[in-house]
Amino acid sequence: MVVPDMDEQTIRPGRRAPLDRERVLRAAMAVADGGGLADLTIRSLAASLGVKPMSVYHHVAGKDEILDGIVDLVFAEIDLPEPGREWRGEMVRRARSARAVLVRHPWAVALLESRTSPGPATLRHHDATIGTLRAGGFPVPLTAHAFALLDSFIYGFVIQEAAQPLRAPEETTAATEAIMAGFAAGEYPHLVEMATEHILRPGYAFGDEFEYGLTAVLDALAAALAGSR
Amino acid sequence: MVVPDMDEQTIRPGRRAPLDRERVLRAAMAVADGGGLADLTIRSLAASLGVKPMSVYHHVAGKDEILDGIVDLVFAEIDLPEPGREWRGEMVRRARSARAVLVRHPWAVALLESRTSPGPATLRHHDATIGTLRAGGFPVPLTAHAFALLDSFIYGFVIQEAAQPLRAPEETTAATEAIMAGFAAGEYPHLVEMATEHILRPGYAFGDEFEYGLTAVLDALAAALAGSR
DNA sequence: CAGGGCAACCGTACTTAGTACGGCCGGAGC
DNA sequence: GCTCCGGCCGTACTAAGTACGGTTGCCCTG
Repeated sequence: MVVPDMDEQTIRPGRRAPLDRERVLRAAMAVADGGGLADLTIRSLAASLGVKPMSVYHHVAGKDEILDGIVDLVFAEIDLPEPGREWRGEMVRRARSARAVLVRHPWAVALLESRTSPGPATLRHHDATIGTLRAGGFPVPLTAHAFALLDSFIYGFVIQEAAQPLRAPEETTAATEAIMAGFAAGEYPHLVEMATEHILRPGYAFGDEFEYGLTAVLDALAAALAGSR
Repeated sequence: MVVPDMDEQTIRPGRRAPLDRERVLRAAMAVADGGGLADLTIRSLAASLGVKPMSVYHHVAGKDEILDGIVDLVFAEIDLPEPGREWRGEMVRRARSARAVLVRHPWAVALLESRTSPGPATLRHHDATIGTLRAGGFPVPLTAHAFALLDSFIYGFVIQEAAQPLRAPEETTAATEAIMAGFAAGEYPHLVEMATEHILRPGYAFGDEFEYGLTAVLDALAAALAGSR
């Protein structure tokens, strides 16, 4: 029975709204958006909530649950396709939205791979996507193909976008220069050609490849759908 | 000046081959293969080399360099396409090889996103791929499209394969059952249809979607190539 | 209005990582 | 033999996740 020593701010701070799982996850997302996944620690999260580390554990079971949770929050941001509306347009809208969301939360892609327990928003998203394809006339097996192909393209594209060593003009310099140095030796001739004649030209943006790929994929699916009738 | 206290095994162990960067990276890969990225720590790595933690630092600058290094080792395992040979066959070979390698080293996909300084094997791989497309008659811009599309598909597919919550028969159970429980409520009707009528049927393997998607992508590129002539 | 119960929050401390810093040691050359 | 050096390691500091056991204010209940 220690003497309480009741000191400052035990009662002081003017009634902060109590935490809950929702607020914890939103704060976690904000921290990750601000400084990347590496900056998201229980301690930094607690600090951003104006609370001590262990308090967080009253609302989530552990860091893994936080990671699962914010992945689901990310999926919740992606536009849902609507079954019944023209499938191709819905898939384009969904794909663009997904890319935009994943670019906005670049840490999410890394988590996609490691999380195997989808949350409700994720399931709802998948359900709507599958439903839209089915309503658009896709037989079940072709729907599975389409779903796998579209998501592969979307996720893979975002990964590459996030890892791009050769970016647009400015920021590129640092890494690019270093790489280009090794190029001088004459190894990687095709890479050099591609870089100098295309990628490093003003006006080129890797992101533009998204629409090209998306169109190609959707064309392939449309053809498959037509052939399945 | 502490009394040396020279104890056991200071001189004992019969001349172990000295470490070098190569051996360190190979050991790191082996550790990651065995227990995942989380198991790869400087300490576990040192232990697997029969050495103390700080010794590792004489051969690599830090953990980041190790991560960059093993990603490059992974790329080195992927079959190189050969410029001059028929492009489509080479792309199929490359894609299958890449998928096999990434499935063999599942941790690599997570690293793809975070590493932005490609190593020599990675550059060589990209160079060969671009070279094969160019030699196959692809104009520079179309080569960029093809490269982005193919790699997006490959990486994205592997991500999904790694994260599959709904897998084949056995292991599925745990996660699947839990999810299916929530399904009973009648939410996610399309997901239920897809699962029960297709994915959970014997004979279905998500991995099979790879060939479908690859064919679709290559068909689209072949058509684009034909159209560019 | 006193007392009890509970949910929210926190103090402390243990464990595991990465890694800075400064040795020690045994073989190569003088 | 002596010196130098490269490879290796002992020690220790910092950061992070989290177990455990309080403490406290608020809301009932009587």
